[in-house]
Amino acid sequence: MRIVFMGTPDFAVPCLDALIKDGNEVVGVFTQPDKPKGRKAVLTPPPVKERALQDGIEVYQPSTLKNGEAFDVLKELSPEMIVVVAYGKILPKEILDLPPYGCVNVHASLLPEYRGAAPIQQAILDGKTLTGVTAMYMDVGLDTGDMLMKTEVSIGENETAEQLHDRLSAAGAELIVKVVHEAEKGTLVREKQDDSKASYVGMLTKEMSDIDFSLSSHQVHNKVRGLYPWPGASAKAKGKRLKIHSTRLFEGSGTPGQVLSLKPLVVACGQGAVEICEVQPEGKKRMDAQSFINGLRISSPDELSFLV
RNA sequence: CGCGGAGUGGAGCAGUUUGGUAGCUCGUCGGGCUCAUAACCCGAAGGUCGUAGGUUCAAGUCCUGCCUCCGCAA
Repeated sequence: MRIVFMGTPDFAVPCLDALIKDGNEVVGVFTQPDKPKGRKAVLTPPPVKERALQDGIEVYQPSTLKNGEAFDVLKELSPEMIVVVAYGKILPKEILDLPPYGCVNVHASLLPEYRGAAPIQQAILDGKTLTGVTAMYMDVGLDTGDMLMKTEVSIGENETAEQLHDRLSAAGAELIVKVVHEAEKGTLVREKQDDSKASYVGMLTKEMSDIDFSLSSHQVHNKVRGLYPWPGASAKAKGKRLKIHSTRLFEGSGTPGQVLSLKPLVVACGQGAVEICEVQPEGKKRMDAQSFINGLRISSPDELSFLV
């Protein structure tokens, strides 16, 4: 299949990789422009660009698709199908209608649930035990097109968004290859999304990092693993912000935010308690909770507490 | 020049203000106690104090340059 691939972050890389290795003719890759990254604001190319360049595939990084230039480029490339995975831009209708096999998108949820920007994290935040990836034809709406194939993926009790992200990404890669094969055979079946069951998730922000210990231990735990590694969950203790990288559900109860024990480090929630396993104080590297306690020079749980 | 924190045995920290014997909580190793232990007791090893230079009788501590790590903001 003659394909143009559109994608940007790590999530999209396995899909591109799989399409290439499957022997498809990837004639061009669209990705977001290089962006400043990190403290030093170094201009960094998106992961998809780096992968594309490995195989010498032509890379296009338009700031917009709406002015017709992108359309002209695509017309020239004349792909049979456009595959879009976490590209981060809306495709205008003229582009959607261009390739004979259509524009296919891989989305990291079981649609119609979790349309939008952060489906992986939201599934964990909601305490779901099952999610997946969905391949669909794109239409003008946001993740509203007709579905083609799905792969279900279970979510582990302590699984982080990062781990789930990687597994969904791999599942998406297998899925898109299958979809291309089916498309070539003409055996794809489209299924309409049930809009009444649809839900949308917005982008993650730093504001959601604060942990509210008055919530249940499950909700706290879900927030920690669902927002890992970005934007991360954090609490306040000793007047300073403390990132909390990982937790485990733990037996115990007390007033929310109260430290129940130092070894292991257990904090009471509105219902139940969580063990805090890995933390990162402001200006410090990440460390296990025991190291954090060692450096505090305290011996009693009463000398430490978390703001709710 | 966006704001800020930090580099001290293997880990996390104190000590720097007021220069003068390398400290704390752990870990590791050896021994003891115990039915047993991640618990407790005794003992030991392990540190060019990020790096280069400067001041000084004397620098982890004071001065200057450099490197590295991290939080916030983008």
